[in-house]
Amino acid sequence: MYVDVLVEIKNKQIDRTFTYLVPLSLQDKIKLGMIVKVPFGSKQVEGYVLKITNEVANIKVKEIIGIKNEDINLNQELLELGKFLQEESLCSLSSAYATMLPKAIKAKNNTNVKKKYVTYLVKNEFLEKKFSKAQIEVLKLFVDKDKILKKDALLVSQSAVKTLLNKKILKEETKEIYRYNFKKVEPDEKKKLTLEQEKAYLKIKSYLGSNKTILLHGVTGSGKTEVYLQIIEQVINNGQTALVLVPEISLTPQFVERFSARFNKGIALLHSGLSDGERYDEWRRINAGDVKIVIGVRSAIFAPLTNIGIIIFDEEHSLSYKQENNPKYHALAIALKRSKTWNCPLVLGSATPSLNTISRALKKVYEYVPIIKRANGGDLPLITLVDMSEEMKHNHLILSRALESEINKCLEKKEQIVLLLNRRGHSLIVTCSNCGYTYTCSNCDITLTYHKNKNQLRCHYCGYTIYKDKVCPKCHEDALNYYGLGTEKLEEYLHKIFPQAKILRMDADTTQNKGKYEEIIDTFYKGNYDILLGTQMVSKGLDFPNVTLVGIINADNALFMPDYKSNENTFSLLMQASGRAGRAKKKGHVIIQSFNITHPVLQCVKENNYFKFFKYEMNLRKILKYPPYYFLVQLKLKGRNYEILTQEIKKIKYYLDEKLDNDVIILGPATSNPFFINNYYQYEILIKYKKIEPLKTILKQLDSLYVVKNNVSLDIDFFY
DNA sequence: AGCACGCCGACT
DNA sequence: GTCGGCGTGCTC
Repeated sequence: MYVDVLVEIKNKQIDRTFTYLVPLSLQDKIKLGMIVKVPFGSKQVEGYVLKITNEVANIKVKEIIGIKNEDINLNQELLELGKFLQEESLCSLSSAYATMLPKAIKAKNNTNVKKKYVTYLVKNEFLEKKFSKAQIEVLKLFVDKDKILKKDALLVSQSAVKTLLNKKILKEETKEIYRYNFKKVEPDEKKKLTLEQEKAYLKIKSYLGSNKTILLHGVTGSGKTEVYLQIIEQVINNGQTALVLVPEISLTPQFVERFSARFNKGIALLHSGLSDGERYDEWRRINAGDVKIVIGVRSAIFAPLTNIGIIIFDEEHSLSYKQENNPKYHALAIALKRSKTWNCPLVLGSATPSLNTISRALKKVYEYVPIIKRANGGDLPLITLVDMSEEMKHNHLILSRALESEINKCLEKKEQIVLLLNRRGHSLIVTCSNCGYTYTCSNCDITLTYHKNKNQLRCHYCGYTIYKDKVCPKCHEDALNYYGLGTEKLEEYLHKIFPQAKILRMDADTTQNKGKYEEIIDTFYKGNYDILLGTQMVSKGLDFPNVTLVGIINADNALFMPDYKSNENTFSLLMQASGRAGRAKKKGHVIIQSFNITHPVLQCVKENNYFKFFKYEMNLRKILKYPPYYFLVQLKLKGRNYEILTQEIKKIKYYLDEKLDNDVIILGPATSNPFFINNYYQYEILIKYKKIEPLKTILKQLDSLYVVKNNVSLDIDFFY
């Protein structure tokens, strides 16, 4: 018996299987998808069994050393899914499997995660006899149960437990326990659906058992979650399972509690806050078929769930579904594949669907299901645009007069306020007014952001951090000046002008520790604070009934990002943030500050008009040949040697020009922005195309070519 | 990724 | 004459 093993070595050159002989002792244990230890060259490595065969290999082969874990093997679907991911993102097969699996499961991991056990005591049959006082106390624990936790009994009397075990009156029973448990919550009653929700529910229900993709387009507060809950209930009643994807940011206790309250057991959670051990347990619970519902972030799309009856993609437009490091995949592509595999519907939910999704829905590729009213009948918030160039004349540089006075009113009425500023840190530039020195990163060609609480200057690209000097490091004058506004400076400013207010800041800096994010949301929810300020984090999916005012401090940050999607992202960010205001009965108010209040995107937000925005933006995309009219793929070439890199990028451009037809648009090469990152120079080429072939084949060729060249590296990124 | 092999310069 | 620089190529 032979097996083909994909050895886990991070190198595209050995991204293939090697044949090994299975020793007799392992022949009845070995299964497809298991992880085995094999000799490779002069050392031992781990790898995945991708094929089992009895054909005699015509090459010299070595023997397998052992099986890593006899209980764990990737099922056929996951093995295939890995190949699909490899093909989708042009990554190596071993990095595909590495991405799909939790750290403690995949080959070549260095974690020390073990199963966790708990010991119970069980009573044996025994004849009446005399017991000591301590023994009776121990036996009393069994009064209304047939087994008890050993550690509870030990608390009563260690020696009595020992004696009872010796006399075989009690016996031990050891069981594995899973590390992650839900908080116990009160059961939640099904809510009565509104007419629109009911219609949406029935529509989705009618597609159960088929692989239709459905866009559930519901305004913020339209009660999409209730529709999900009820359709999942239906799916579970049919004996199937549900896979629910959410952005990290909306995987809040609030959201999860609704699920656990409704379904009690059989839910697995997969998110970045889990420890390796917790993730290991959750994965094995799912793999063992003990789980009916998986709720998780991007990578949960690879959960080993079987018999899937529905896949739900909440906040479909969220950028978090695209992985930005290798393999660069979009969870939606995987979801579409799994929806086909299981012949189950895929529901995409959003208040502001991405242009790709909405245009597919309008072309009837996806089924379109709208909900246009808020579930509780509440009105949408009033949205005001404030012209900051006007405010500057009155010396209001950070908060406009309107926002300031509204905050004061809110504070008086004891209502809560959410403020969004899309920049973390304190000041964006620190520069010397005497000699003009500006702090810049030594690895990249960008300026450093000042973080006041730690007196540090940090590079946003490579993480380079230095402490700020008291005086200018170049001319030694006490003339350092701080420009630009970050969340930290905003917090400082708010404390100054609203000294009576309790203020909470939430950004990447204040949420670094595990559980901190939940904690901030929880304390704000309980009403212990008046103002929550933060980056994007404060805008998504949160439900604070007492928030009646939302302020966007600078809408222009998002609007002028160098990204073809910046309009789309701004629109959805602002709409989402606006949706935070007035979720309960109280009317909400949103104030958006900008230097460009006549910008069409802001006007559409003000009018709360998704389709007006859609028309405006689609027209631009058509003219500029961007998605959804064209697909995009970006090639990045980076290297330490400027001359070699410049030569190579020219060669690539030439190669593409030669091989590709003229219905494909090749832009560049252009220098990346920044050009110098983390001690590497970087060039980009952007390709706009309509048909993936023959482009994909050509890119594969290029990719394999640059695997061998180690002085430059090529990175291929399919945009969505 | 590692590690061996192998072909050229600098040296005890 | 030998030590060791790291370019190239292989690993079932």
